[in-house]
Amino acid sequence: MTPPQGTDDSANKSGRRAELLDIAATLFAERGLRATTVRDIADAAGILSGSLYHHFDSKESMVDEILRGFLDDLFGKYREIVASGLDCRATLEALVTTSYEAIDASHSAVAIYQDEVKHLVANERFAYLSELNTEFRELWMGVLEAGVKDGTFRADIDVELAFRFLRDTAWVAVRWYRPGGSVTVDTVAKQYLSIVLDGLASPHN
Amino acid sequence: MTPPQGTDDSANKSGRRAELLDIAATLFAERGLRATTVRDIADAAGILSGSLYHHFDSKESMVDEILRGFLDDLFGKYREIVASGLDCRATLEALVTTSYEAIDASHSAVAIYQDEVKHLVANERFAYLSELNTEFRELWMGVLEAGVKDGTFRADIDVELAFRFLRDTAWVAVRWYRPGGSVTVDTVAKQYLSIVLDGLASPHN
DNA sequence: GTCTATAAAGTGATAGAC
DNA sequence: GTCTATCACTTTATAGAC
Repeated sequence: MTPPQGTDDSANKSGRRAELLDIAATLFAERGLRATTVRDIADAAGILSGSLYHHFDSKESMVDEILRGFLDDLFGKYREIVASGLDCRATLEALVTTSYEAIDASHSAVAIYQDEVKHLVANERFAYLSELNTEFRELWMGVLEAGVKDGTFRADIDVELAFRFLRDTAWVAVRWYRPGGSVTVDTVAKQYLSIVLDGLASPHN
Repeated sequence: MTPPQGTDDSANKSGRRAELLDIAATLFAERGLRATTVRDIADAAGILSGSLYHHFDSKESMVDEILRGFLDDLFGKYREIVASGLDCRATLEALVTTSYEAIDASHSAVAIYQDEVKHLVANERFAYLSELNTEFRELWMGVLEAGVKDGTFRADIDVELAFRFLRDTAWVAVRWYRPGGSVTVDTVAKQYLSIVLDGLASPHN
C-alpha cells in the first residue's frame, strides 16, 4: 500500500503531502498568508502544528511549493500557445482564455499569487517570481506589438498601458469568481474578451 | 500655537494625529495591514509604540479612520456626478475618471481598501464597507442599465459581468500606478476608457 | 505627548517519545 | 506520521512616571 518508490516524480510523494498543501492553499487564499498560522493549517488537517514539520521545512516552503506548481503549469501552456503560430487576435484570445481557465482550475494558487507577489519578491527564495513576470511581459507585449504592426489592434493606443490593462483584467476576476458556481469561466472569458476587443459602446454610435 | 478649540471639526484635531495617520496609511499600503506592527508605525514616526495609544485606541481604529475619510470623500463625489444629469456615456466617464483621481490623491487608502476589504467586512466595526459596496453597485449598475436601454451601450452584453469588469478595471491600477510618476492619472483614465468603450481591435477589421 | 516597563497572548519552529 | 512539550521571539495593549 506504500506508493511505488525509486522515482523522483513528485506526484508520488504520498497523497498526504498534496492533501496538506491543498488545505494550506485554501486557507492562505481565504485569510491571507500572514493571517494564516501553522496552527490553523494543522487544525484544518486534524493534526497538531508540530506534525506539519514532518512534511514541510517551514510555512514558507508550503507557499513556495504551491506557487511553483501552479506557475510551471501556466507558463507551459503560455509557451505552447505562442509557439503554435496562430494570428495575433487568436493568440491573445488563447492567452486570456488560458488565464481564466487557471483561475478556475487553480483558484487558491492564483489568489495567493495576486495577493502576495508584491511582498514575496523581496525574498530571495522567490526570485523566480520576478523572472516569470518578465517572461509574462515579453510574451504578452510581443503579441500586442505584432498586432498593432499588422493592423489587428488599434495603432493609436499606448501599448504599455494596453498591456497592463489586459494583464490586470485577465487576473482580477479571481477576486469574485467562484469555481463551481452558476457562471462558467468560459462565459466570463468570452464576455471579457468581447468588451476588451470590441468595446462596450454601441457600434452605430 | 495650540490649534483653536471649541469646535468639533476633525481637521482641527492637531496636525500630529493626521501626520501619524498618514504614516500608518503608507505602511499599511506598502506592507499590508497584518504585516505592519504598531512598532513599525511608531518607529517611522520617531516615537515608541506605547505613545501611539495616546492618539488612537487601537491599530484597528487607525485603519477605520483612514478608510472612512477616503470613502466619505469618494462617495460624495459619486453622488454629485449621478445627480448632475449628464448622459449615460458622460456619467460613466466621470465615474471612472473620479475613481482614477482617487487612486492618485488617496493612493494608500485605495490600496488598503483593495487589499483588505475582503477580510475587514467580517468585522462588525467595518459593516459600513458592505453598505457602501451596495451603493457603489447601484450607482454603477444604474448607469449601465440606462445606457443599454437608450442605446449608448451594446445590448448583447451581460450587464452584471460588464459591471464587474468596469469596477475592477477602475481600481486595479492602484497596484502599479505611482502618484508623481511620468504617467499622469488623466492619461491612464483616458486610455482605459478608450479601450473599455471602443475596444482594442482596429475598427476596420 | 512621550517614555519606562511590562503583561498577556500568539507565533514559527524544534526534540524526542510513541 | 503524529503527539507531547516547550523554547525563543513577537505582538497588541496598558499603567503610571515625567
